[in-house]
Amino acid sequence: MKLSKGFWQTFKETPADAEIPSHKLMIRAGLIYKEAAGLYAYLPMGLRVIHKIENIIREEHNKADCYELAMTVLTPGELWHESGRWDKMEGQMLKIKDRAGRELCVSPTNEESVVDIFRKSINSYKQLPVCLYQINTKFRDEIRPRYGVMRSREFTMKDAYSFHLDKKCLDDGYEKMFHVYSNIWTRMGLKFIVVDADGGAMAFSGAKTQEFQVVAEFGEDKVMKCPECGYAANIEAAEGHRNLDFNTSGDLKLVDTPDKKTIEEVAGFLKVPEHHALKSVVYSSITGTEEEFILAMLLGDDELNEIKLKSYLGCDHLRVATDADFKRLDIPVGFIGPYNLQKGKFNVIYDREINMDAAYVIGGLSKDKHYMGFIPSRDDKNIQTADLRLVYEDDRCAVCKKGTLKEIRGIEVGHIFQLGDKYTKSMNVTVLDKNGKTVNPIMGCYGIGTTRTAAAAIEQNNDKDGIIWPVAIAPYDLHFVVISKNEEFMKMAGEVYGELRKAGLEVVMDDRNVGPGFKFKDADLLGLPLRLTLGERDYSKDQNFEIRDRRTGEVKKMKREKLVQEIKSWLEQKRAEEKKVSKV
RNA sequence: CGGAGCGUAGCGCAGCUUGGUAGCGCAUCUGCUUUGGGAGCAGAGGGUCGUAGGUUCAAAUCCUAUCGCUCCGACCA
Repeated sequence: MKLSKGFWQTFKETPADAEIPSHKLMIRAGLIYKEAAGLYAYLPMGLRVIHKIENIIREEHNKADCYELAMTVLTPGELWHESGRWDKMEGQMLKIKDRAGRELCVSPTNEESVVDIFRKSINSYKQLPVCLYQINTKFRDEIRPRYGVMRSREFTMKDAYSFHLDKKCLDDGYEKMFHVYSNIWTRMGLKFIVVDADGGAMAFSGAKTQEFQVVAEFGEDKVMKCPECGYAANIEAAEGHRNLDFNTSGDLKLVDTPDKKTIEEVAGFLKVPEHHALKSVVYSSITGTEEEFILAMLLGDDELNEIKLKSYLGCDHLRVATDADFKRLDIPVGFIGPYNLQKGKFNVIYDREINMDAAYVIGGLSKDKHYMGFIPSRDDKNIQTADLRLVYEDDRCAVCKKGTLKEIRGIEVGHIFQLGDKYTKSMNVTVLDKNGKTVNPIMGCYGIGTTRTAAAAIEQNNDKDGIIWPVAIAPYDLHFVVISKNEEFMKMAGEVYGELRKAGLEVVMDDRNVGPGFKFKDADLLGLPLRLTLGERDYSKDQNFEIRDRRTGEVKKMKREKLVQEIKSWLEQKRAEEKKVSKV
């Protein structure tokens, strides 16, 4: 592209609504244009990046015998009713009606569609396993879109779906996709970490699922990693333990705690450490039309991990109890506790970090009263425990029990799931096995945020001057800056541009009639891997061109004849180095 | 949806408190000069001050409603 004629506009000033580096830089470097909240257009320069990412994804999937297809973006409501997700995805899904009043949705994901295609096409175990994928636009009516294309409402995603006869086959397929995914971000030169995750609305709880997180300071996700054994998990799913002292004796007695409601106040007033008190958190869990109140018990200074609670309960929705709920239940806020709690009113669950044989301070169930010396194993007949707490940095690793967890921030660019028979059962998909018996095949599903990957790449590769693209996904290979007004000289530059392109290099040539500083600033902002400079002043001295590495600042001077070869080998070398960054 | 804030030229902002000619920087266009880190001079174009009501002789400014945008929480690739 010659900039004098190309469609590319940069901005000197940071847009007011951008918060994180990738968003600012994508706008400033003219890669995207904001249409509305969470809706971005990809401008020509930005779209090239998306295409490069998509092509890498395509190549790696094709290599692993996955087959690309294109499903529709608008999908019929009846499919979603069939799987039961029409209501479950409420809020996230954009629903519309056509002129005949038929329900449709703008697909947020495509399990239903792919299952529908599969069941009409495959009938025998002989045709399994099979993996289908597509790269297309998804729409999710995000509650709060933010950070530019990082969390937008419309975005492109690669989604793959595999079908298997049995668990062993699913395990193999999942393993294969794990490697496909690892290869993808390794090729892009991005530093990533694979972590255990929570399945969310996608799968049954407890199914195997992992996220691929690109490591970034401004990542939305927190990830916990054990440096000793390598255990890594999203904080939503992470398990850890604390090292605490306990008080194992004490009589149960009711004490006055006037106006002391929070754990901090109560523990301070009674002069006990906060972890010698139990925090009672009330939630309402909703499944279908059924509602149940949950009393979650935690160590006083722990926090509830709602995601763990939700997947433990397996409910559709979970919400914090409101003042109206407390009124209805007739219990005083701030003084709730499990002792003598009216049966049937609550499902009481103790966090497993609580020592059942230790004495704790708990709410007294009446205003300004707390119990001291509550020992769960002695004072509660019906104990149910689960892992409910949010882990903290420096918790002891739950796997090796030796290391302490360290927090890393990341951007979730990929997620792989074992779905099991969730959709094949609800949508009545069957194949015949070896014995001619009808069975439900089982599924895996695998997603990659392609547009988000572009943003993540920038988060990980930028400096004060702009973006530093990894070679594999840079919109072009080379930024060719020409500094001259001399017509003869410009003609030679044009010839060089032709030679480079003929050799297969992707070149942006800055032949605009603006100052050299302006061109250099734009080149740094866009951040192509190499910059080639041809200036009348320097060239007239020694007939040399200058190549500069955007990342390292390294400069080489050379004659015209050597350009193509030098640039190609430099790019190859960079590509190889960037691949080494990969997994942490 | 809950809490906070912002809507004035393509972008970044001032003006609003105390009502009285709509401004600055960047960008854009023209001319001349200029070419190794966002050039200089001279000139030009571009705004129903988000929208709709109201108060007033007079509203960007005060009041009401509404729409949009951003930030903090729950959702997720």
